Amino acid sequence: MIDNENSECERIEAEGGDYHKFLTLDEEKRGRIINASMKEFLSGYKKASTDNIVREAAISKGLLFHYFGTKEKLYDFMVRYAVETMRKEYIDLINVRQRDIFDSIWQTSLLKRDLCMKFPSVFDFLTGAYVEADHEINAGGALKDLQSMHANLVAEIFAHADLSLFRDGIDPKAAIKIIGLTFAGYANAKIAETPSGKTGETARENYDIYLEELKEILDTMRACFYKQQ
Amino acid sequence: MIDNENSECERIEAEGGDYHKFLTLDEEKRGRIINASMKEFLSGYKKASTDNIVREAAISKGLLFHYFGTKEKLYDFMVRYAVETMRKEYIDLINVRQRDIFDSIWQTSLLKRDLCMKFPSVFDFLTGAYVEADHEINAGGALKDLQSMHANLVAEIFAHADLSLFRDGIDPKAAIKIIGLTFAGYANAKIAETPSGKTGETARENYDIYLEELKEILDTMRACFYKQQ
DNA sequence: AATTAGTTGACTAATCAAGTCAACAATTAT
DNA sequence: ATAATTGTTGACTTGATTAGTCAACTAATT
Repeated sequence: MIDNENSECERIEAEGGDYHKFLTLDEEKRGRIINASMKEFLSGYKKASTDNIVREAAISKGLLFHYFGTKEKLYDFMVRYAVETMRKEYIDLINVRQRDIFDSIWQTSLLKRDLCMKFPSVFDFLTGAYVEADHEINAGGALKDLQSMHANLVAEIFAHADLSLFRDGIDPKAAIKIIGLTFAGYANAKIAETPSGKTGETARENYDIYLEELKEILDTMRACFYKQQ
Repeated sequence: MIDNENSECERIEAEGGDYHKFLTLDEEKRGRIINASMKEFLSGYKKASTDNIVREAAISKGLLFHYFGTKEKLYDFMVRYAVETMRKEYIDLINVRQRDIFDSIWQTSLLKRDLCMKFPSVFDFLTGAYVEADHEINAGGALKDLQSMHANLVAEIFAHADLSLFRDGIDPKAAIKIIGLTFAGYANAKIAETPSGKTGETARENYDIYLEELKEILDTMRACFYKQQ
């Protein structure tokens, strides 16, 4: 736990920013600030208001600037933190050595749920950070790192996938495209649908309903795409 | 053409707002203002800035307020106009009496493309307008009307779909769910991907590349879900 | 009791918001 | 050609909001 915390600090504080004060905060408060910030930064750096962030996080204005100094550093931290969290709690945990790609998808969905329980806005925040062009914070290239990690992940999953499981009539490549589309779309749509404020028990229940629906879809697709034996 | 214009005015101006000055504008300028407004209102009524709108539309501040009076009326108009446009140029044009639901999807995709060429932000603007809760403009219930029209449309398409085309092993209802997910996800993702500024020839070409990709997916799915003969 | 660390929110100076208006430009009517 | 009307501008006003500060308060530590 302590070790974990330290390595996280090192990665995020690598160049310039000193986020030590913030990182040694108790988890609950830290989480509140992270969630509030990511939620507010969803529609761009410029449009985000630090007043909204402190209101949502239920802390004082001074404290936010005590931790981060400037709005830019706050955003920089959020990018780094989101990328680092994605890596540690999502990408690194995925077992790419699976023959059935539906198993891979199911697994990633579970991890996605767990991550969204902690930080409801990570995914949207990061996709927002990609498209943003009106500011020049590059957060030490963290976004590009994540992008290549993700590309690598997808490639590995597909490399390990057993294509002989597919029906003889259909092109596995085309099928995989469809499968990817369906689940990416589904996961995003449904996860975005849940009110991002909640992190309690009700949110968990909501996600689990979605996951059951997802499992159904998964089974149907298996029946459609795989040859029956 | 004149008749068309008039009926449009009637529907939109129904209660209160006088948008005559704006509606009798030449199409090019009107389109610029509509696109700029919808784009700016994407991330909410409050966060939208009239200064950004006039800059994007390349008109003066005074002119915008000459046409619409207030920001609220501008937003009200945009909601009404977007809904009316969706009805006239999308929902009403869809032929629901088709037996192959892939044909229905293909058809809606073509219409969607045409609509997005004219108003790149209609779909996103309207979905944004749904979730917005921080203002109380209901635009004469136009949004609810659209919602029910859309629900009705989907229901009719599914009612006319020939379920006997599906493979014997799989549940048509579950399959339709997947099909809907895939295409809704695909269309939105890809259409959103195109830079919404462009409305020229390049944008058209981009869309058509997507449509070809879509056609491939469509054929693959037909092969997967329908029984072969 | 004294020192330190954590936390507050009223405050500032600058910017940005919606909305106005006197003045200019382009049409149309006389 | 002139007058009257309509279309259009952008500098301006007033008030809200912005990022960021700081003296003062509380809680923990020495």
